[in-house]
Amino acid sequence: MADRLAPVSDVQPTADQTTALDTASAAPPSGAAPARLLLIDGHSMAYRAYFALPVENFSTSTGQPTNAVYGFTSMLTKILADEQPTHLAVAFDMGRTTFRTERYPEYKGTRDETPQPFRGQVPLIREVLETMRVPVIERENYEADDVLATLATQARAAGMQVLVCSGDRDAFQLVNDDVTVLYPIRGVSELTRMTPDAVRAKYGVGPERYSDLAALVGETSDNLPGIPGVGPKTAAKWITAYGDLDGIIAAAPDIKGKAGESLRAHLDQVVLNRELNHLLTDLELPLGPADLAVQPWDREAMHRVFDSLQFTALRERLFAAMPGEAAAPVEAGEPVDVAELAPGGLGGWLAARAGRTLGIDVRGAIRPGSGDAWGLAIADDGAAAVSLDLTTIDPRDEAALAAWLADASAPKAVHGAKSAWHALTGRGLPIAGVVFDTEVAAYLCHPDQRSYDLPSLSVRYLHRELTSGAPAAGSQGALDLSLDGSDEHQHAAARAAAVGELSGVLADALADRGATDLLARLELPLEDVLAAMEHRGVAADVDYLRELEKLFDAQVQTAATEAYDVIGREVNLGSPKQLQEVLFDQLGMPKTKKIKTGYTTDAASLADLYARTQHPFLAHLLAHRDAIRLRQTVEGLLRSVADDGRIHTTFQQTIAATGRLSSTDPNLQNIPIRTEAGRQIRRAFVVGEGYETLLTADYSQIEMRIMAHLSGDEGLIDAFRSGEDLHNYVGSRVFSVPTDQVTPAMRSKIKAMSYGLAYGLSSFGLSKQLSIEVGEATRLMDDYFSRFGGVRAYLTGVVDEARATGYTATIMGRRRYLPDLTSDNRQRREMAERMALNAPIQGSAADLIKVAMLGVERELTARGLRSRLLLQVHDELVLEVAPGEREEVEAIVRAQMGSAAALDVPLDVSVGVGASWHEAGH
DNA sequence: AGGTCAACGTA
DNA sequence: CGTACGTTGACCTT
Repeated sequence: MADRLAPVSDVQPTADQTTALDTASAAPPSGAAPARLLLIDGHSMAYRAYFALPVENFSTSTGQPTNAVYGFTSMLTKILADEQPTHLAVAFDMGRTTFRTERYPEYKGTRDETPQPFRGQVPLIREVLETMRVPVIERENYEADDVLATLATQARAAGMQVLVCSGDRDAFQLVNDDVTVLYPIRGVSELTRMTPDAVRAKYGVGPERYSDLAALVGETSDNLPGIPGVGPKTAAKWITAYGDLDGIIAAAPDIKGKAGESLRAHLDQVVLNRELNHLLTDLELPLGPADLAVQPWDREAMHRVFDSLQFTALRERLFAAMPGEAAAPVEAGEPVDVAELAPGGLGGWLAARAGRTLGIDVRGAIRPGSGDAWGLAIADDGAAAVSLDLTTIDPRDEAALAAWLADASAPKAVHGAKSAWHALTGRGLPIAGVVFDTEVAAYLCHPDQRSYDLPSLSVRYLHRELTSGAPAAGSQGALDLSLDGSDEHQHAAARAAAVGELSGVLADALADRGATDLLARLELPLEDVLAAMEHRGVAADVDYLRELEKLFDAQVQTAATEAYDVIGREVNLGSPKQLQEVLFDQLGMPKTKKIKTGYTTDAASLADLYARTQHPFLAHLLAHRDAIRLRQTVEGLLRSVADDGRIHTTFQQTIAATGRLSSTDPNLQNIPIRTEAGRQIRRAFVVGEGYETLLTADYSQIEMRIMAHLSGDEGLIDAFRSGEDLHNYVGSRVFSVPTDQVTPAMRSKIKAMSYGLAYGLSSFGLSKQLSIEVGEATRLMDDYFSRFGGVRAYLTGVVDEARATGYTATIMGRRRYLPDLTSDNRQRREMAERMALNAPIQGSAADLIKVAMLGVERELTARGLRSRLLLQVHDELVLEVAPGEREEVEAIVRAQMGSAAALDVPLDVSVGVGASWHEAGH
């Protein structure tokens, strides 16, 4: 079945969605169903959530507790979905003192201080509400319940149906035919509807008498004592008998028995209770019920907030429950007309769109070196699209497609161009002319996110759901087996259209951030370089790797046996839990640093324990750790060797928030080098057949040089210009001795501090690392800064500026936004400050080597050399050099790396060559 | 099956 | 109480 194409679609959903939203946000027309107002006691519900959900299960990776935010938002989501309110507001208490505490200082006096982890979450809840455009109402001196009571009363008078969600039973007095209280039974997920009947069933009196009953019985949580010996039963009986509290008071002298006596003894308290538990319904408020219509959400802000809270599933649920959204057709969001082309018609279709940027979507396998593409959709900016099955494509169409794809002057927008490159190259369809990559563009806009998948970007920037078909080639290893069926084509076309449309929106966002060139001139061309590097792979010596595996395996066995002998039993040495048992219970060793699951057994602590106890078990355990990790690394590499005898890593371009690349599958950026045994592994990376040697080139002290440049510190700049050893030079200034009298101990201290500065190292941290007193570390840092004052000024300046602008920027203008710089939470704020210190330095270094890679690739191509880039390890490039090209390649690499940017300090590059990575290293 | 943690490798 | 990553096995939950 050739060229089966999807049918024409005429879905026009955008207008529908807008309509739905507008309807929801306006007051309902008269004669329609009555407006439904939802009023939430923010504080009491959040507080309930806080205690209902274990905080240890609800925190972000930065340590911010989120259990109250999660519970509150989850509760809100559920109510929105269940009740579909047309109007909505949340009330908060303001401070602890109110007119009630003035009247009765003991009011709520038994309550503990609100826990800090809870208080820190209230601003986050307000942030969530703000992005949802939910009015937050509060009034000094009054409680949230008074606000709710006032609004409920006003709303009822205006003919609205009212839901009051509160964890405070006092709200029951508001219940009537138009006002229902949603009261949490257990935690925050189960709410019971308190209607007049429900109140009567539970308390034996109607809601209008609930306050009387509560006054008699008391309310422990408010610290309002009731009448001793009088429970809800007796209270209800009296209310039924005497009508209301006034009736009871009037009849008090005649009430018999112990309860009667007790009542008479506590009349004052009862009257006070009644006065305090009465909710005010006549507060003056800035907003009335009519002002509380549900508003369209600030979706982009919500995504930002939910990203930072790391609520992925909850976000989906919340969007699904969005008011008005439910009315929109589910299939909405794919305004694409998929053209039915006659066989051979693609060339005409493309020609009719010559010069226009077309969005494309590639389906296929993206394994570097062995990719394949089997589906391709192309969409224009008018949402006309074609979707092609590449496995059955008409030869004329295939030729037209190949020509268009390879035409560098035919502009294309792609989501994940490097992945598309692998898939298409595998099918013999090289791609050129990519002028926009929505994935990379989104990354440049918000580099702190973990993924930039197309459906999320669609929701976020196009405000449109992208119904999921099979994933595009952008998702690693995705296999699409259901090529048949027009749905597949429709989805593919919708993705292509979304890519095209997103490229416009994101281009604007990039321009706002001054990052247009960063994408067009750096990241986009780099994708081709990276794709080629991944495609080439690096040759591996498999036989040698197998030998290493055997060697390390033998070491693992030996170490394990010896360890078992010492303790007289076999345990799983890889289990921290079992190790803790052996070390601290069986062997009774001193406790190490505390971690979540007990006490750490990390290498530093074990080494420390060994120094103190000399226990042989520790030595064997450490040897086992080393050997097992080396074996693991070798085994991982062996598994990664492809059929061509080479290892093809994937360089991720949109992961590291600083702008660095990362390497996965396998990670070739963390191959051991520090220990001799580890370095053996580098011997397995060898020059491939047909090539003469490997060449490595690395920047020396790139981050310190960038710090020198950015800070403009004359001392540090002179240090680099002098050509002397950096740490000796700095050490001589800090310790006031001649350069040749800087001892190795002094030098290593200086080295640690210099590097630490770029990470926001504290004197405490420095003292830890150097095993010196904090005072000495502080003095060391003071001495350093007294000689290199420009560095200190720069470091404080960079944080100040980031706080003011909201972001840091690298030499190439790459931004990282750090909203936590103004956080109330000290831990988060200080973390953000360290990120702000480091991001410009690490990020500028990343910029430089990317520029250098483009230059190297360009020169090698321009000169027709066969030598080629293989790997990048942050400040190092690894190349495979063709016979006879070594000198020229070295010159190119030195020149391109050295001139990647014009800094106030030279960019030194050291180069090594050899048959393996180990030998080429230095 | 899927997610998180501790541990540890790199720059 | 030092930044940026990725991978692994153990452990726990679904």
